[in-house]
Amino acid sequence: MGTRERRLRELAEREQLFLDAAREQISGQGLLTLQMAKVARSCDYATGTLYQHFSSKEDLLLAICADQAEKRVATMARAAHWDAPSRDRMFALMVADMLFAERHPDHYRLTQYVFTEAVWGSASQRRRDAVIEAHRPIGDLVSRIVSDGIDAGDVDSRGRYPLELALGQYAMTIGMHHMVHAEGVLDKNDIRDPYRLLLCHGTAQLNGLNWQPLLDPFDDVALDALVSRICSTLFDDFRPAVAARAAQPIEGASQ
Amino acid sequence: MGTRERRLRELAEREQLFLDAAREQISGQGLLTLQMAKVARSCDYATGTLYQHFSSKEDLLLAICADQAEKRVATMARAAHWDAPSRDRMFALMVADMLFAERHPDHYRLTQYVFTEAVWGSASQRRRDAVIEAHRPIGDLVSRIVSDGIDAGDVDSRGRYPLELALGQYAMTIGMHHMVHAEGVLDKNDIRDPYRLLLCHGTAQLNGLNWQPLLDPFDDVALDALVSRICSTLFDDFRPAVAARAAQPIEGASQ
DNA sequence: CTCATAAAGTGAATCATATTCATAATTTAG
DNA sequence: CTAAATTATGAATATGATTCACTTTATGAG
Repeated sequence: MGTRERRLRELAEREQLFLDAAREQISGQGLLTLQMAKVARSCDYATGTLYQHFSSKEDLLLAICADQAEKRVATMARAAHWDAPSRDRMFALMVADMLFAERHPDHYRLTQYVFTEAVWGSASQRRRDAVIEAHRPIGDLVSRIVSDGIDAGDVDSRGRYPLELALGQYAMTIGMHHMVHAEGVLDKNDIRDPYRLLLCHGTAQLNGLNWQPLLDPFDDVALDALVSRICSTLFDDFRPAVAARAAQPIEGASQ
Repeated sequence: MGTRERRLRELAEREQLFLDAAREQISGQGLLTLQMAKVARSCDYATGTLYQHFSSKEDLLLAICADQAEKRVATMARAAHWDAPSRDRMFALMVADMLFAERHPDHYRLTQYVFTEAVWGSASQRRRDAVIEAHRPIGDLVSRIVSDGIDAGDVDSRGRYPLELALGQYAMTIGMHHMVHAEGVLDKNDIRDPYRLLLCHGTAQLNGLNWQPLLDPFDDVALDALVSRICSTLFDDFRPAVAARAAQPIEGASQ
């Protein structure tokens, strides 16, 4: 008999019921005023029942986060356009993600909040893993696009690598803020600010530029000197490096 | 006698004392566990005294936010490099901001949190204004760089506008996430997601591209169709538009 | 059909904290 | 020195998360 299956389905349904109710309450009132009792009551359940599904408020927030991330990923995956010119692939994802944001503005607020809090929080490892897993496909999409590299046609007649692509990837990577947070912050429970992660994970390494030396801590005086140096030399250092990379055959290009 | 002045200074000192203590507690324990009583006690004051300076926990968070923003702004202003080539100006700010993030990782977590919550919150208008004011110089820096436009030398021999700059501005604008939040979300108390704001405020308008029509809500089917359309036509539409703009004399260029 | 057991549900009680307020201590001005 | 103003206090109150001893419901064997 399918008793076990039915049970599991009912469990998932009840859980979804709570998730939707909580999300609705957040949309209307904000995160600060989200009350566990209200969520339970709006589903015609007692407080205790809610706690049988989610061990804490934080747990509930993480669950909403993972739930929403799945929808976001689906939207982006649909828009991936692998057969488009290479420079458009990245843009397609960016636009799709932007449009998703239009329709689900709460997702971003919530994700920001949860990622911020979960670093110190006490949510179960199971929930953390769920959030990370739900976001991973976004990272995979971006990684694939970036590692696919540049079509031969994108190098101009003088053989120069189009810097526009590098900068576009940079923009894309920053747009992937939340994904990076999920993998970098939640996963390793290692607090590193978004900029560092973005640079390390998304842009610098992928473009063959090693920014690592710039990322060590230093004092105010050194900061000024370093910024000066970077500003005067960055582009000159940058162009040859990417040009050299572009001149080599790139595995997986124009899939 | 300077009694009034001394009073004000002492008030500011006490306030700073609380701010530092709170920030320290946040760094160690996280935002969720920030306790008003602990902050007060760690400064050898009673709870009630803390409430004479900050009307609520949210108020305290906003105050920390504004305090930190001032330091961030100072770092960026120092790095503005107005005499550098136009394409490097933007980059200088980005790098400076990144380096600031390295040294003050808590600032970003806190800012994110506060911006997220303050939308619905009940903090005093005075505190909101303080946060907005503290961030405004960042907006001014970026605006100036963007509106200064492109040096004549940045248009290539065929008169094409370098798309790299447009994309770079895009990246920069996304990097200015928090500034946009402060002005757009807190100020107008109008919740619009970061992507929309970024596009409207930073990129699209400034580059003479009108994305507005893309930003209305629509359903899933339309999403797919739209993304398709955008991906296939965006770059073709984009290039002529910016080329036309670049062909015109630009006020304030190359200062 | 009936009972034993397990699973799901309950909500009053507990606990942790933000916030308030009546009162006390301190400072200032005359 | 004294009244008024300012600042500080911390016990009392309020809110809302979380727990738990108990009730109700569902399941499955005999």
